[in-house]
Amino acid sequence: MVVAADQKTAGTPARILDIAERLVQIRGFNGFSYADVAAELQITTAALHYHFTGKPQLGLALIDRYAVRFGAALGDLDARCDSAAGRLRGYVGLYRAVLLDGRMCLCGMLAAEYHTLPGGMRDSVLRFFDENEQWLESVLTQGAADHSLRFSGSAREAARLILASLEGALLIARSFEDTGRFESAATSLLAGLIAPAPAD
Amino acid sequence: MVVAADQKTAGTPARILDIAERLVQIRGFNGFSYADVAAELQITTAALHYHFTGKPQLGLALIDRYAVRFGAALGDLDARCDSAAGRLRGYVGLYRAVLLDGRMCLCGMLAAEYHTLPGGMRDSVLRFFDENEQWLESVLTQGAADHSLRFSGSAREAARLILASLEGALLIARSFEDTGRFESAATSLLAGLIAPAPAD
DNA sequence: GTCTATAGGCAGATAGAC
DNA sequence: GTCTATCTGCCTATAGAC
Repeated sequence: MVVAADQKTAGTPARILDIAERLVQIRGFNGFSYADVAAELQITTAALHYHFTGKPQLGLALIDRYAVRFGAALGDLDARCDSAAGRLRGYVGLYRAVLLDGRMCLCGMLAAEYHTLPGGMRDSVLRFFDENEQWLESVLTQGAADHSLRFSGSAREAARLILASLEGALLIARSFEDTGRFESAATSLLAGLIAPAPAD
Repeated sequence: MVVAADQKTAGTPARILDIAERLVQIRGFNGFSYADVAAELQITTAALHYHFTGKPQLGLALIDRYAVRFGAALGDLDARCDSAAGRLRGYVGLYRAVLLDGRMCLCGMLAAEYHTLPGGMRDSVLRFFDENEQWLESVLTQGAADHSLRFSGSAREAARLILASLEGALLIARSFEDTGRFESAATSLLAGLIAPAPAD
């Protein structure tokens, strides 16, 4: 999700995080090793341990950076979109970008592996979902006010549906390598939420 | 998902599958080992290899059995529900049962690990999702005809939203150990699909 | 900061006895 | 069918030189 990482001018810790992030999003936290990252960076695993004491610490740094980057993207949407409907479309776009990169949402992936994760990582994963839900809830509340969105039930319920739909659509569409499956779900989701004509 | 497994009268292969299935649904295919299954069954890993040559073969057997059981549950819904809306509610109930057991959908879990899976398992995972999508599409088409369901866009698009929503809701709610998050998403989903008053 | 070398553990898997 | 014994490989991690 979110703005591109991978700048070749970054320092070693950032490059480690870039590589590890991609590996986790594609193979999972239990599906990559220090050796994988080291090989790609062309250093040894011992050097990796200098920057990140252990895999749990690396994992924690991964989520923290991802959450910050994601929060910034949500801030951008707040600033750049005029309507709640526009923000929601932008939010869907964040997930689309992840899929086009052949990845799963970092925290969606970690949610699958939740019960094998170090304790510290678990808390950070939950916090990520909570922050998303809260942002969506506020967008939905705005949308009800500016009449760009409509939904039955509470804003919180609708927020949870949006979050679940996009994580699930990413999960499935990525396996099929079929962006069409993502677009179908997203279209259907937005069709039920975005008001027909007036505002946008 | 689906009807309970775990009958203590079953033969060794079935008991292996029961234990492995639960472990995969909770910890993932890369998060459990032959040793875990062997310990729980109180046999050795060598005995396990007698019944299932290797982990890929065990994984394949796991998905196949799961898909058969799931297909039977869908057949039950077809037989026991009078309306498309009823079938859809029953479908949501299949996912709810998985969550109440503290598990993830087997194939949803494997979808997260997709890119680390043996080739044969991948195909079976995709087939599972295809079968679900097709069943949902036919239910939605029935629902449009008997007026128990309403949706904008095609039945296929709506089917993909339903599948993605429920897999995603399961993924997230299970991490929080909060059935409320699942119910919120499910309620919001069904509210948008089930027609107000008449049929059911 | 990065290296070589190595420890210690656990993984999946096999041979051969019973 | 299940066992003991064992192999090979990969994993995370550390000590100590440069």
